[in-house]
Amino acid sequence: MVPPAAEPALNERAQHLLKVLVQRYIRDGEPVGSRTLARDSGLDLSPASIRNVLADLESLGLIAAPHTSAGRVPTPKGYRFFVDTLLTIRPPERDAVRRVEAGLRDDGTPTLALAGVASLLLSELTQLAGVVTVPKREHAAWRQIELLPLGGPRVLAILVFQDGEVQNKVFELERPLPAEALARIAAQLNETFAGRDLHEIRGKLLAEMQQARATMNEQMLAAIGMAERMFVGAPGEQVLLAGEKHLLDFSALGSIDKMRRLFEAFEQKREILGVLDRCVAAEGVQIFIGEESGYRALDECSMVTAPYHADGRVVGVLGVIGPTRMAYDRVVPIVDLTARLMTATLNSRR
Amino acid sequence: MVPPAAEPALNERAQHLLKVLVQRYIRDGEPVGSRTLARDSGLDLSPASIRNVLADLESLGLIAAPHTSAGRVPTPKGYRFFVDTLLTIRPPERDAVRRVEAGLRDDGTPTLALAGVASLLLSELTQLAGVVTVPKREHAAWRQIELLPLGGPRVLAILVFQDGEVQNKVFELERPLPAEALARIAAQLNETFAGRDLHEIRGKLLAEMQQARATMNEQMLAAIGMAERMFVGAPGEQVLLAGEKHLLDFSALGSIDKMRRLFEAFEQKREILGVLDRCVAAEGVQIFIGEESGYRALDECSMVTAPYHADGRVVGVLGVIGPTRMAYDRVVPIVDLTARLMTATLNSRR
DNA sequence: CTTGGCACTTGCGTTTCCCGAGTGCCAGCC
DNA sequence: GGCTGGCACTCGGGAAACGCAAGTGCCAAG
Repeated sequence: MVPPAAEPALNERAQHLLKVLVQRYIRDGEPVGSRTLARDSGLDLSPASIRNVLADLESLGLIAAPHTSAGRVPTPKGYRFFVDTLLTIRPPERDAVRRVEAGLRDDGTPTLALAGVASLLLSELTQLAGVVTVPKREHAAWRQIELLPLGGPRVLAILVFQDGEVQNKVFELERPLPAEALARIAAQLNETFAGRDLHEIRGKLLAEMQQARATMNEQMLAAIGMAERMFVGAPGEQVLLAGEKHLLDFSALGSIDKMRRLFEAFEQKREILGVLDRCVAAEGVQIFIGEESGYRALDECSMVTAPYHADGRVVGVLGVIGPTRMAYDRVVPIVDLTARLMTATLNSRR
Repeated sequence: MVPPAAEPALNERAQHLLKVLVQRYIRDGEPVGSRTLARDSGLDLSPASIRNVLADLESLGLIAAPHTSAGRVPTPKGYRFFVDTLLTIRPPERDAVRRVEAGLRDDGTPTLALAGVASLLLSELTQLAGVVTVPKREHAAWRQIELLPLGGPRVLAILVFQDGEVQNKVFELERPLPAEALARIAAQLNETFAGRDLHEIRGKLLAEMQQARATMNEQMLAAIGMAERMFVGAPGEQVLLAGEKHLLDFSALGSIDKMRRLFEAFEQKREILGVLDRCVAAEGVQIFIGEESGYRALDECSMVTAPYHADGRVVGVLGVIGPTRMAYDRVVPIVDLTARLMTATLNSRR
């Protein structure tokens, strides 16, 4: 999943104990002591021996004791080691597979709505907060444009993309144009730019503008002017969220104030977007633990994410946000599966 | 705001004390005792006299004591009396007016987005959760329809309403139709139905179906078939929410569990819609207090709502949800203002 | 290297105690 | 008759005291 980094040398036994400890802590949420570990590790060692190992793990910074006489708890570094080299993921449950397949089947649902479904699925299946970035439309190929007069100087532009996604935009002209003129302009735009992506078009427009405007016919000029208005304020990348309520479960343990920060981060979505953007480049499932995100609000949270593709290009990222002690072995395959099926559905539309 | 109901006879003094008590409790959130009231009511009475009055108010069920030796707290009935006959609302703050005006200015924003802005405004100005029902499209007059082929049997239908709202729907045909055929069908639909509302159209379609199908030309048949698909699954009434995070503030006082129920209600939105539907008929600002909503989840909440109009018909309801002890005198005018401006903007589009 | 033993630490739940705020009622006063 | 001060009473909640259970580190012996 992630290339094995240069990790501190840990013998078999220490690794195994760390693994059991993390699993226990994830399951119960309570510090794990040597006694428990002696009983459940299957190693047939006395608590005292375990304590020695735990002392080593602690000095390596992989675990910590909340206070003198409590068990040990994994540190972020400990989680990191756990997910990087100790984690054994199980295949996703039958039921989960079925539900994701049903939800993400290609039935003409627009991409935006599809992303919404994905975020809901993630949230429900993992009982965490689901999060999906909506693809930027800038690199999506454009199939067709329609321009409709809306009474007065108002015009409705309808952009249809190759994948069936539709965007509308209403704007005003200086002077009203009759429907036929609009139709002509639309035809011209279609002819000139169909099949290109918005990014490309913007460049091309600029180039044409550079050329002497005089050489262009009026219609072309009108078309360009219109196209410009159409593109400004096109909704950029955004984040869809679902199931924030699941965060209530574990945040209740922490302070109300921490929870408030979290909810604010969810409302702003910018910080989250920042984290997500960083894993666009990566292949497959990525895991962010605690402060690794660099944002205070996500301090005691982990994110499990995976990019999804369309036309061989990464167009978005999806995943979940939850407490650091989430059940990674269950969550990782679900995120992976969702990303795969999302990719499949988007590509089936060519 | 609300017709003065037949209220229990309360002399001037009792009313005044109740008013001060409710205001105090709204401000501080703590039970109010006779001593405080004696000091701040401006009545120049001793605590003992106040206690007598309070005892009366309690026996009328307007206030209650959380326990023997705490001050008094308004009951839902007390709040009801307060908002019905004691509440003095102040005009909305200058700043609030400015912001609502700026946010709801008619600049071609689609109705849905406008509703979103309204809910955000409500949430920010009141520091409560904002809520806006999105108008059903069934009664909106339909201006124009476009049909575009999307490759294969897929068709994109674009419905444009009189107010500039646009809806898209993708569906599949049994067999692909060429663009020209689609255009002809669209033209036919436009000619037959433009200016009617969806409700009307559905009725008309049924009527035509009743007539001998044989007498219709093939094109008309195709048009009807298409129209049917277009209308199924049209998004019904929905609720937009913003600022749920503000609920964290006061729910923190109650149990975490109560808060969870609240958030679930917010996610489901159905219960809230139920309450909102009930005040469609009413004129002006309405206030729901506590259990009056009939829904457990909204137990300790109040809703302040007001309907907004388009074309002289109520098309939606907006308002806020917050703790029963919200600052009604500040909230009511804000909700009122927002509803008025929303109405104004929708009507400016004719 | 492992283990049992042991003294020590510490959070947490219980119990106890005390205090302050507020009440209801009563008798006296205007 | 209504208002007031006085007084005994009741709670809730915070502080202190206490014991308990869990867990640790260290050491000496196997």
